[in-house]
Amino acid sequence: MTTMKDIAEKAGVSRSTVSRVINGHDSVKEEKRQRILKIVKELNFKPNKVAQSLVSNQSYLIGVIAPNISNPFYSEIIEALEIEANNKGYNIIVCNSAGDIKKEENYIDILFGRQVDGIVIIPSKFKLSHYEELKDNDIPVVTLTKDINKFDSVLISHQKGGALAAKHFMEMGHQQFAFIGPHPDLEGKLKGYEKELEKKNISIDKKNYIECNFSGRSASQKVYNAVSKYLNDYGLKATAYFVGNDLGAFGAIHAFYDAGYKIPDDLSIVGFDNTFFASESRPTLSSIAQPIDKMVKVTIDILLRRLKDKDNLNFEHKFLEPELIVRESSDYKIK
Amino acid sequence: MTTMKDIAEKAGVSRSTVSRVINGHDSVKEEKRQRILKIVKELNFKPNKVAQSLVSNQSYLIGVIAPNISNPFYSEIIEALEIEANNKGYNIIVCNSAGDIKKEENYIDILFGRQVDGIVIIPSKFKLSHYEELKDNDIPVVTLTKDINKFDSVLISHQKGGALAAKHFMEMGHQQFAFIGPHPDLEGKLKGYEKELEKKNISIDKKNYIECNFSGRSASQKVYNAVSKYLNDYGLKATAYFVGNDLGAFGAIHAFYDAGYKIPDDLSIVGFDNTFFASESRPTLSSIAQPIDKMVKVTIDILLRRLKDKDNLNFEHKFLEPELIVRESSDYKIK
DNA sequence: CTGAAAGCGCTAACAG
DNA sequence: CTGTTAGCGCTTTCAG
Repeated sequence: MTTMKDIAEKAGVSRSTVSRVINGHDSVKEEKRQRILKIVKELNFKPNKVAQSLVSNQSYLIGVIAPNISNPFYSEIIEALEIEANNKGYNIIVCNSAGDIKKEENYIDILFGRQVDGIVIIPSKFKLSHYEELKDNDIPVVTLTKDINKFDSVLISHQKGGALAAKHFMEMGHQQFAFIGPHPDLEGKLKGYEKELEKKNISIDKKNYIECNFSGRSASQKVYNAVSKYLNDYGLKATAYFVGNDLGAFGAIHAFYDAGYKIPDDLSIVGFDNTFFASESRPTLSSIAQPIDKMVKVTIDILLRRLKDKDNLNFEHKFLEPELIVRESSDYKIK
Repeated sequence: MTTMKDIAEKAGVSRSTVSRVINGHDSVKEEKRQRILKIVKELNFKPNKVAQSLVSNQSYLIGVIAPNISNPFYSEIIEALEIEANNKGYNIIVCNSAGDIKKEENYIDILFGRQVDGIVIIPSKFKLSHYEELKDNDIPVVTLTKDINKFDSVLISHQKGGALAAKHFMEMGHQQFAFIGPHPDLEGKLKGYEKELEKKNISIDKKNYIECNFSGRSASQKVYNAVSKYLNDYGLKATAYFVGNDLGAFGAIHAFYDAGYKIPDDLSIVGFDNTFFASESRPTLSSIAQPIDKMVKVTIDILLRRLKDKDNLNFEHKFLEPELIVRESSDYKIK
């Protein structure tokens, strides 16, 4: 491996001078600068970032911890994070927590050890366990998509998302409403949905809370089973179904179809996250969109700002606006 | 930040001794070992991996370059890579090349500079440009999903994939065959498809080569347009449609439906890659599966093996077996 | 069993 | 404008 020493020797200068040229410091005679640059190119020299990090105490590395890289919602976030980080001169280390808090903690440790400049974590749960106490470290951590008290957080208002779904359904003339998702939904999607309905004095019939855990890759299958059971037990007791995420919504769509119902003629569905398959499925899926690019920009922004201002303890809790994207699955006006 | 020096001072020993304990070297008196371990825990000390890398010349970092992180096929690969790498004590730096060769090169440079122990690249094109010459570096590079001469490569036989599709269609009684995808398909999917048909003296009618570029996120839309145009120009001239990837297949499904055709009653479709949405779409999509977990295991295996045996110049070109997964979109026997 | 010393590749004062 | 020096945090001989 070519090092600065090699360059220095070949050019007959000191390592400092090479360093100056590499880092674009001004004070180097043009003649020398050219000579050095030429040799750098010849020997295909790339400064050793590890050594640079050690001395500068900056790794230009951001750790990203997500529950599940292959989930389209998360992979879109990771893609956006990579692009944004790269724009600012950073690379990202991606870690898959598999929704396991122990793994999250373990990765946080690893990333601290690697001296990353910051960590973006998409938490699986509503806490980061003992890390909430352990804020004496000087590596900034921002939580994405969930609000955690003692960290900077960037997310949408899930309540507003739920409200958007309710409003949309009511505008389309629906009378019976259902919710499919984990229950109680701590995140507020359900709460927002219910509150909006309450404004018109509508409440959700008990049967129409279709409880169903979304964790893991098999979310769709779980929803399929839950909805099939629901239809079997009660029949179709609502016309408006709000599902906690898109993947679950696809499972629901399958279950309704297989039971012989038509979408959106017999019932409407709205999902959550607006993953890119929402526009690829048949019928295309209405969904509450999270502004991923904006969220990611804000996240990186906060992270880099905190690097410059380590001991500011006022955590930011940025709430962005969700947006309803209407597609075929709910595009049906009830007369 | 707590360093070994802090631990050493507090324990009244030298840094070497702390190092020995941290790295589990035997020769340390049990009493001291315990004392040190206790302090390590108290001060929440994590050895600085950057410093370790610098001295050991091992970063335990693997660079991963993919065209498009959010594409489900790639994100599944990345997830598998992360898990496998993690099992072996490595972390991964993920880079998004956006299918741009210049960016690929740039990332390779960056990753070299970061002293990653190896690079896994899912190439966008069939070459890595000037890197083919530049093999004097000692960082192993393996190419995944594409075969590139001067690198270790891991991939399936695309020809066999194409043949599987053809065989399946013929078994289901089809007589007219079509191919949708980039043309000429250098990767061999089309070639394998054609060759298998030829065995039964079947050739593909010119009209039924629906040429269509798959690059970028809008693959589905592009296929939709191409197929719509095809139907408009010629009508349905085949009953068996083999599409170069799943995303494209979804676009085709939409186009056929919108033109009033039923799947699989009027025509059958087989996609490629078996991304997890193949089982979520409606109809569910038959697809040629790439054995991602196996591919990833082999990839990491080769990479780590090469670390121990740097100057072996016999590149491995591992071809794994594709597998046909039959689902609704082609589950229709023609009488 | 343990400490001292040298050094990984680079940067940053400090002289000159 | 440029070289010398010290040092980032850690590991690894080499003595003892």
